[in-house]
Amino acid sequence: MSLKHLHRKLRNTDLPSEEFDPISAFESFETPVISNIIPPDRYTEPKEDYSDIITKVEAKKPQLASALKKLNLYQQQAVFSEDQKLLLSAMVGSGKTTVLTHKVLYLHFIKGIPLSQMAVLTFTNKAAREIKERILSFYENSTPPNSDELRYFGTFHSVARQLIKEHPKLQELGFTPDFSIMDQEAKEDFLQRLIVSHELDVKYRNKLDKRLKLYRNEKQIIYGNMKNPDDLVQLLNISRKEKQANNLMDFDDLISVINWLLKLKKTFIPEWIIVDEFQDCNQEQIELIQNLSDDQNHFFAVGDPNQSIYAWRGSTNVIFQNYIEDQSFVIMRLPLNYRTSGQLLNAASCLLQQNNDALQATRDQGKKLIIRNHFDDHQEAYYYVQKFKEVHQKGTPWTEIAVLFRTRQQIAIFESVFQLEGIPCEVVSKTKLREQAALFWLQNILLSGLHPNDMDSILRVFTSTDFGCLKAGKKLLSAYSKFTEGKEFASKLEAFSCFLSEKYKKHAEYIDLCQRLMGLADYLQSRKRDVNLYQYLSLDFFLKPTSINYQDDVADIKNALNELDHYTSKNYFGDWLEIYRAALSQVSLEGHFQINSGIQTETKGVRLLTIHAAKGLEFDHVYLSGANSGIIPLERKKAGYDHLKEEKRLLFVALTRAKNHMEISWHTKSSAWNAQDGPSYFLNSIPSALVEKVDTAPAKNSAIETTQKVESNDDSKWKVGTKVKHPKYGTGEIKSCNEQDVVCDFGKFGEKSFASAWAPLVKI
DNA sequence: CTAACGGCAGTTTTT
DNA sequence: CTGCCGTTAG
Repeated sequence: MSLKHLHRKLRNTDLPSEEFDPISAFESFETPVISNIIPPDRYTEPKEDYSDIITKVEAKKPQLASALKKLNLYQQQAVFSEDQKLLLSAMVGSGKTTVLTHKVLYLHFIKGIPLSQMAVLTFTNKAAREIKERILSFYENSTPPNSDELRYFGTFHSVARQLIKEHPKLQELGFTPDFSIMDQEAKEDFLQRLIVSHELDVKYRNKLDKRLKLYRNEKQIIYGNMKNPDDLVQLLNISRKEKQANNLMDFDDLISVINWLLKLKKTFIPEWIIVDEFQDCNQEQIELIQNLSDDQNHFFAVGDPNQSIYAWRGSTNVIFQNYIEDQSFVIMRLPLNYRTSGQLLNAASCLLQQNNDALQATRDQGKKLIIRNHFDDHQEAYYYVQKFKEVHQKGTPWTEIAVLFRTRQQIAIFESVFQLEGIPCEVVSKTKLREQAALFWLQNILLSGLHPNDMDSILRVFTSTDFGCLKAGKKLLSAYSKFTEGKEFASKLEAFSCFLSEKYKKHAEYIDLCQRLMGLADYLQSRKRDVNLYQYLSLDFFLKPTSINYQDDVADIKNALNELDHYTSKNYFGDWLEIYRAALSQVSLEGHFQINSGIQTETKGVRLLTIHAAKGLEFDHVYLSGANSGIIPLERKKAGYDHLKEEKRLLFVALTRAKNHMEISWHTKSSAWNAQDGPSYFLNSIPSALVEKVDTAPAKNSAIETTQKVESNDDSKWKVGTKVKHPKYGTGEIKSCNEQDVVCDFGKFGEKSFASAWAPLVKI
């Protein structure tokens, strides 16, 4: 039976019992798949008491001892374990970061392991920063470790960058240690430029990234409706050569290059390898861990198979299985949850596959999980406006409230309603450097100065719509390549400088800028501490003091330059140029200029985020919005059984974000694409004793209510006969309309119908 | 050479 | 439902 049919069947039948579990139903149809379940007898249980060790710690480092006393026995067991290979299966909210940092401190202060002999690997910059900060906070009265000692504390990618730079065989791959890092978008620009300048035929160009992944993982060239292979392979070959020639690496290259180098020659074996969020490792990251190991050194990994929600990104779901079978691994657990109240946690754990008492609540019973039915997202948004005002009145700060969504598209309507009704709110998503024109321009200026062969950065400096002087496009590229044909230049930057002064004499200031960029490296070297890049590059001229954004741009750029200053002087070890390059790499890796620890932007307001983005966070009140079947689990054409399981874990993650109040909503009439009527059938695996079901409003009344609401807030709703304008079809006249659809006659384009809430029509 | 139609895929996001 | 490719009909 196909997944699609199963979906159909589950939707159309009244489910036999409340405890019916579609996953087990599905399992009985399909061949069994490897599971992540760790058998209970595989766990090493803690001792009754660790006070003997704590007494020893007390003698050496009283501050650490008092912190260790606060841990529970499972946590102490993991911290004190001297097993060579240890896997810690940490349940949600069980204090895994605490264990990890205490373990590092214990190893360092008590076991005498130098921090520089530990590789502490995380997936996100946020996690890396948190661990470093917690460690530094232990040095209140003594000199903290310098950044050189914490060199191998960081994300997989930043540690890989560090290791690549230090590796003696890098030249053999055609790179030099001052390579520059392209972020995802820079890589995309780079490939698109190659396609244009080499006149390659590549289909689905806007889905290039997806296609490259497919090719890398499954060697698949045909995508979508393609019949014949295109020039994708050729593009990859050209891009590889181009990257080597110009000393560029993308994020993926960082990991694969270091793996290649370490296989050639192992240069560094840390005494301890410590990995956070181990379940998110992909194959290459596992390889990196292996390449950093020999049979002497220690390995400690913390992870939670139940929170593995990134399989689609390549994290291997067999990872825990492998280590369970490997008897040389000791496995411990952290079963005690400190975050969520009892009944909510019980409800959440019904979604797990291992349903023995793997997850234990330590808190009070608390309130029941609420499953609420709304007519649609609009009604729900207004319900939240009321509800949040009440909750806030009773003393819950806005920041302790979060609304979770499965997809990003669901968020917009809530944001606009909250803004309209005065609920402070914030959509959590990373603001891209690219969207802040001035900072993006600065980044490219510095990149072109420090990596004079980085053609894309150079191009972006001079073709920036706000601050450049040239127009980007095929014309420019071909003019440039015609100009350089048969000539030799020391660097791309020099070539471009000649090109400018030959063909664009009138842009004297930009030719000047080019000259100064060529001198940037020398400037940074010779002026040592006393750099003033703002002046040196005459940025004030380019920021155009007459422009409307001038004040903001100058402030942003000065801030960014301060950050760079701070970073470079803090991490200075004897080579200014090198440290500036490191700083810029960090900017690429983190996607912003705030690269110094300790600086976190304070958020205020209710948070609107996807479940994925909520991982690792916790809130007092959590609302999961629009949990209809078809959304949770998100239905796809090509869905596997693993996909279903991951979607279930995703729901688990959502439910365990809440400390005290959790509400799941579903819509009678969902506007989301693909959504089915009715609540997620995953919810059927939660016994009714743990749930409070609320039918907010009978469908008909609320339908009228919501449309009235819409009309009162937005008085431009359609009436028959209204003349309207459409961006594509031009002017037309409304032929009919109801609360869902608008039909409009556009003359020569004929009649078109739109969803009334979203119709791109303007009244005229 | 262009318009119309059929078929397929789409989410989530960190570095 | 949208965007894109490939085919086919005019």
